[in-house]
Amino acid sequence: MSENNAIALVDCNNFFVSCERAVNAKLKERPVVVLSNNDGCIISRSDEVKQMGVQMAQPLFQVRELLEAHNTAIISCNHALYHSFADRILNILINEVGESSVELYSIDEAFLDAGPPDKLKLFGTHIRDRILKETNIPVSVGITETKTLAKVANHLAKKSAKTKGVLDLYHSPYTDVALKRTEIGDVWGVGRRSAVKLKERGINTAFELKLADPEKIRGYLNVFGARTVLELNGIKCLPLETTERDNKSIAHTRTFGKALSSREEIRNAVFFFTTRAMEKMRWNGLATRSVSVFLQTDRHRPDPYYYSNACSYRSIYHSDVTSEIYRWVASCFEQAYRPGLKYRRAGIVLHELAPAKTISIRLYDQADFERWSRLNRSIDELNLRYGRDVIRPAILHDKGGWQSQSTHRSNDANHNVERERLGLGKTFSRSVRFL
DNA sequence: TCTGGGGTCCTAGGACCC
DNA sequence: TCTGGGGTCCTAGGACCC
Repeated sequence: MSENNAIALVDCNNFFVSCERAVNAKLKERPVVVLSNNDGCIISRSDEVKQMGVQMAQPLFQVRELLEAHNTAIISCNHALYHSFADRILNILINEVGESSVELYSIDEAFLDAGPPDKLKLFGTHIRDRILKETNIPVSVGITETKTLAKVANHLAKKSAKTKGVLDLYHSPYTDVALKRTEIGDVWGVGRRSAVKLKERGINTAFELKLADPEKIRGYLNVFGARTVLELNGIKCLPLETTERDNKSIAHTRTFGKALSSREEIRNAVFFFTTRAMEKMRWNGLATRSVSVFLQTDRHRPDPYYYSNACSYRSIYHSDVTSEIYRWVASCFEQAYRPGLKYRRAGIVLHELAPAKTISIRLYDQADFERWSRLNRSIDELNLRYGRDVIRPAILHDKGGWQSQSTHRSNDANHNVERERLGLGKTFSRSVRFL
C-alpha cells in the first residue's frame, strides 16, 4: 500500500449478539447476551446490557438476576453461525477493495487499505451500509493514518451516535481531541499492567502517550510500547498484513461440565480435544511435531489444593496422523495426571506446525506414514460431507461428564429457516482464522 | 451452585559453546 | 591470591488481543 493511503478498521458491533439477532428478529426488541462454553461467562453483550454495567467475560451467576430483571435473552454460543457471518462479511470487503487490501484481524474485524485520502467518509459509509443491508450485521468504521489511530477512531465511531458508525480522522484536526478523550487503558496494545505503569508516570490519556518519548516508553514497557507512541503520531509502524499466515499453534481446551476424577474419563476428553485440534490442523494443511497436554483442578475451589500441570512431547518427525499423535498425547497425559484429584479443565496444544507438504521424509516407515496420512484426510472429507464424527476412532467417546453444559442453545430449526433466507448455506471457511 | 477459549509476541535468564 | 567474555539458542513466563 502507498505510504499515504488511509487505513480503515471495520469492526462488527457486538458481533455474536448481532449474529443471533440477524437470524432471530425478536431479539432486536430485547437485551441479549451470548455465553461461553458451559454457559459460564458472558462473551458478547448488546448495548443495553453494557449499559447495565455487565462486563466482558463476567460470570453469568453474578449478574443473572440483573439480566432477568431486564428481560434479557440469554443464549449459548453458536460458533458455526458466527463463522458463516464472518465469512460473508469478509467476502463483501474483498469485493469492495480487493483481496490484497484486506487484513482479517479477528473474527469480527478487518483492516483495509482505504486508498488515497479521497472521499473517505463516503467510502466508510458505503461499506457500512452494504454490510448492514446484505448481512443484517451493524459495523463501525474508523479511518485514519495508522492502525493504532484507526482503533481509536473506530472506538469513537461506536460510542458517538453523531458519527452514524463512521469516523474519518485522516489528517484531521480532531484527532488530538479524540486522543484526549481516550483513556490510556483503551489504547490498543496498552493492557492493565502497562496502564498502571503509565499512570504512575503521569500518562493518563492517549494524547499524553502521543507526546511521550518513545525511547523512554520502550524502557518501561517494551518495543511495542515505543511503536504505539509513533503510531499515535501518525507514523505507520504496523503494516497491513494481507497475506494469510499459517498458525504457529493450534489448541483445543475446555472447562468440563463438572469436576472429574476418573482417569478414563479425563483421558477420553483429552483424546477428544486432540481429535478436534488435529482436524483443524489438517484442514489448514499443517503437521505438528510437538504437543503439550495440561490438566487443571478448579482454581476457584482449591480442594485440597489447586493443581495445574502441563507436559510436552517432541518428536523428531512432523506428523498429521491422529493415531500417532494419540501416542504422544497419551504419554503427556500420564505424566500430567495425578490420581485422587478432581479436574475441572484440560487442553491440548499442537506446536511447531509446518506445512504438511514440506515435512521431512522418515528414515524407516515413510510408506506407512503416507498411507495413514491419506487415510486421515479421507476421513476428514467424509466427516465434512456426511456430518462430524460419522467416522471416528474407536477410542473416541463424545459423551462424558467433561462435555459442556449448554442449556441456552438457540433453536436450530428456527435458525435454519432464517439462515436459508440469508443465504447462509453450508459454508465452510478456510479464510477466517481462529476457527 | 455457578467463573471462556484461542491466539501472538517479547523478554529475561539459563545452558552451552568457544 | 589470582578466577573471562562474548555469542547463540532455548524456554518459561508475562502481557496483550479478541
